[in-house]
Amino acid sequence: MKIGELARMQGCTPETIRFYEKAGLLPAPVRTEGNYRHYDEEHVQRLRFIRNCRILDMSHDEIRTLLKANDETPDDCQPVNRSIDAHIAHVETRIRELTQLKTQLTRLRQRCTVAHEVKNCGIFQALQTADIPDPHVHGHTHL
Amino acid sequence: MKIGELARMQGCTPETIRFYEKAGLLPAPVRTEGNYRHYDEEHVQRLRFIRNCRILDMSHDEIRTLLKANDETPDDCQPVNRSIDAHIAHVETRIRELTQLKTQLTRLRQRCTVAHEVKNCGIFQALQTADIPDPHVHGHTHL
DNA sequence: TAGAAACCCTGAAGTAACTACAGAGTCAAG
DNA sequence: CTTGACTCTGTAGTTACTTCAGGGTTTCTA
Repeated sequence: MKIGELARMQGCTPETIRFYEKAGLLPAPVRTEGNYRHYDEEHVQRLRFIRNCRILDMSHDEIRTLLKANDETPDDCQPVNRSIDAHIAHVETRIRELTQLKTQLTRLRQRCTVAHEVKNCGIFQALQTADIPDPHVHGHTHL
Repeated sequence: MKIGELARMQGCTPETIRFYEKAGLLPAPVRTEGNYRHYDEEHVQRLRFIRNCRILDMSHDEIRTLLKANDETPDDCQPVNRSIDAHIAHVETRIRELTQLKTQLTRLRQRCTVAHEVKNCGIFQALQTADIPDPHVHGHTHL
């Protein structure tokens, strides 16, 4: 099948598929006489795998790890488990961060409940002081 | 003060400050004879405001909205409130998305609890099927 | 069978919010 | 007067794509 059909099947665009190829996630398919990419069932499977991982918010690095485990150590699924566990940990961390954040924002929001001048607004005053604690580390979770 | 001192005060790097200037968040300061940026108390305040907003995970666009409200309609803090409310909604949406995600990942993880061959691993099998529902829309929250 | 619409190709640039250089100039201390 | 710490500009890299320009190919229709 051609790239457009494959894209429609998996709910993405041809551009995304070409991008996965360049990123080394999807192997380059054979070309037709007119230089069109021609995909078979294996590509469909692989792309579905990748899209499922992306739906689960895994990074390309994480996906590469999974695919590598499949290709290189097909007799041991422990690396897969470790990868998934790590990803769950990322998600949990990010949820904690955002929950903290929401608490802070809600507290901030309560400093102003009526319309008045900006310079007297508790929100602005709070944002200009130095005592807003940084709840998260950023950069550890890719989410 | 020079850029390095300002950076240390606010817990960021000179590069970040120069970046904020280019992004139009921080006004360009006067220069010394040797072309060094020279900052005063107003810049300290403005940068602190920006850093606080970033700690609260606001986007540059959101911050620009807040600063504009301050500069252009200083007699009405309603736009500020609306902006903060919208941001809280973003955070809530992302928390819901990630919570959904965690449920799916945990369910996936339970399909494999012992070491064995990858090709028989329930995780891999699940990732290769088409029935993983997409829980989130992505692109609405910038988080 | 010709022409148009729909599809495909490559490569480059844009997105967000920075970080990390490279290569050069400035300033303070010893 | 030299060393080291600091600063300057401009460019490229990060993630996971999307968008665009400027082509070629295939397929449908008149």
